[in-house]
Amino acid sequence: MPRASTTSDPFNAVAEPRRRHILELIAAEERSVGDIADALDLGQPSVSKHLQVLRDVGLVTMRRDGRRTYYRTNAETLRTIHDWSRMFAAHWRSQLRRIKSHAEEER
Amino acid sequence: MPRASTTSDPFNAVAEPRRRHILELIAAEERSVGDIADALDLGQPSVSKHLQVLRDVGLVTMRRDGRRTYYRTNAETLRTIHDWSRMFAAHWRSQLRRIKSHAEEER
DNA sequence: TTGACTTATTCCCATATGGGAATGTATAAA
DNA sequence: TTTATACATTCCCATATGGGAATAAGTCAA
Repeated sequence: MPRASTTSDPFNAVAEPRRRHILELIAAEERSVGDIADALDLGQPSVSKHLQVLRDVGLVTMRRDGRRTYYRTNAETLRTIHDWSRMFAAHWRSQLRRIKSHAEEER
Repeated sequence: MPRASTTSDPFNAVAEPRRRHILELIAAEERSVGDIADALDLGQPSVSKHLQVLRDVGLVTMRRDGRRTYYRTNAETLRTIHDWSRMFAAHWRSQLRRIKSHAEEER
C-alpha cells in the first residue's frame, strides 16, 4: 500500500517542495496561475494540479476574475502542522539542556 | 516524476501518518522496535522500514542493547517543520482579524 | 462570430511507496 | 553448539505521484 493520498491532509500536501514554494509565494498576496507558473518555472498544468491539491486540503483559497484565477495561501490551515510540531517543543528544549550539561561534564 | 524521495527531508518523512504516530510514541522515552510494532498494530518489517526512514532524515536516534534496538524521537529535527510553518503565523493572525472585522460589519 | 488567452483536465509513463512474506543476521538462552 | 529472539533487508505487487503533451472549457477582444 502506497502512502495515503496527497489530498487527504495538510501534511501530505506540504510534503511536496514545489507546493511549499507556492504557499510561500502566495502567502502575502494572491497571484494568478500563470504568475505562479512563471515564478516556479514549471508548466501551467503542473501548477494547476498542485493548486488543486492545496485547495482540496484547504491550504489555499481562490478567486476567479475573468479568465484568470487568483490563489492565496490560507495560513489558518497551516496551524494543523504548526500545532503538531509544537507538541515536541518541550522535548527539544530538554534535549538541548541535556546536550549542554553533557558538554559541561566534558570540561 | 513522482514525489521526491521520502528519505530526503523531514517534511516527506512526516507525511506518513504512522511515522507521525511513531514520533509521538517515542518522544518522551525510547522504545524497542517490537514495542512500537505492538503499539501501532503493524508488522515488524513495516515498522523497521519506517524507523529507517526516520533515521535517514535525523528524526530519531537509536541505541542497541543486546538483541533489541531502542529508538527515540530527536525532536530537534522537528524544528525544521515548526519554523517553516511559523513563517505563516503573521498571516493567520491577520486573517483572523480580517474575519473578525468582517463579522463586525455584518452586525 | 472568430480568434487569442488563461485555466483545468485527461492521458501516458517512469518512479517512489508501504505492507506482507520470506530470509538474513546478530545476540542471548538452553 | 543448537535454538529461540529481535531486527533489518529483500522481493513482490498494487497504488499514488508529478511532469509534459494534448485537449477541453470558459472569457475577453476584434
